[in-house]
Amino acid sequence: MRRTQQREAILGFLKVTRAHPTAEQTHAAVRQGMPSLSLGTVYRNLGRLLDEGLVRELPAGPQGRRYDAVLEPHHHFFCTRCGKVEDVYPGLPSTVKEAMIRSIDREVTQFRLQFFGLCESCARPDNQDREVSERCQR
Amino acid sequence: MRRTQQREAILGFLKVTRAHPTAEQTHAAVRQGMPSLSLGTVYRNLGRLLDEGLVRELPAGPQGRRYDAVLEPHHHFFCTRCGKVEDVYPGLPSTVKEAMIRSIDREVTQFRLQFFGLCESCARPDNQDREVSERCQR
DNA sequence: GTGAATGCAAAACTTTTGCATGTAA
DNA sequence: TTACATGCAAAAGTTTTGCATTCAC
Repeated sequence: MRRTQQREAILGFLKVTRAHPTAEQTHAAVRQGMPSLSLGTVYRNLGRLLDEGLVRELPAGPQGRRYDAVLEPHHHFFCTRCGKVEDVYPGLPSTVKEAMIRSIDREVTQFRLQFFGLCESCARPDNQDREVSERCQR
Repeated sequence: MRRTQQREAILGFLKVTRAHPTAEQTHAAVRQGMPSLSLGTVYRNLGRLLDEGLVRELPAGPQGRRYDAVLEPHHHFFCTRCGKVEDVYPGLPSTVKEAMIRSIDREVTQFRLQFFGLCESCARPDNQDREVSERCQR
């Protein structure tokens, strides 16, 4: 895979952010330091990096699919109200994990835990009636 | 929520199928017995049934978001080659599950396990070079 | 030099929405 | 009777693609 400035910038951004950005958000962020970057290039690179296993794709929420390239093993918490995705580190003994994978009797290359609920901001009583856009970073 | 023929038919279909259909596939299937059913109505009902917790949404694969309404607790295996989704029943002691949920320190309303790999059909050596569409039910 | 990658813009898909009409309660 | 749901079609939003040009190797 050829090392282009665009690819390095996109991957670099996804490696450090913890925001699980969409393609659009990635484009907006990386473009700050590279104004000519096109959205098409972001999509093509996300596809390429996904193939190479350098990037992970998360379920499409209200704003579309989300991505991250954080290598450290972690799982995800999805806010069902605002769509935000947070990293979580649930305790799961590796023996249990391995037994679980063995029990489904398939060739598993990846394993994920997903938790759903309200994020801290959406759960706060004084925020119940405010629009998501007014109070929540997504 | 009003009980319409369309809503009953859509929910009924999602309760019995194990194919985790997309909105489009659901439309095609339910339409067989109700030719006037529109795709817009399928989307509106999926949204409504999702709000009521009667239907679950799965991550968008290559063909878009997928749905199921199977009540029995189960988790999912995603084929990374053809996009098929299969139900799996991994062994996970409830004490471990509860400890895991407690460990992330958030209000969790739902918890899912997702496994990724190649499905039986995509993993078969003689299928390696054939197009996905030629050999795989999605 | 050459093939892979990019920018741009159009096209293809997926999902949502407005509005007139139909229908369950 | 009336508010909710539907069908249709247009609009909005997301993702992919064709093509000429640029750039990494």
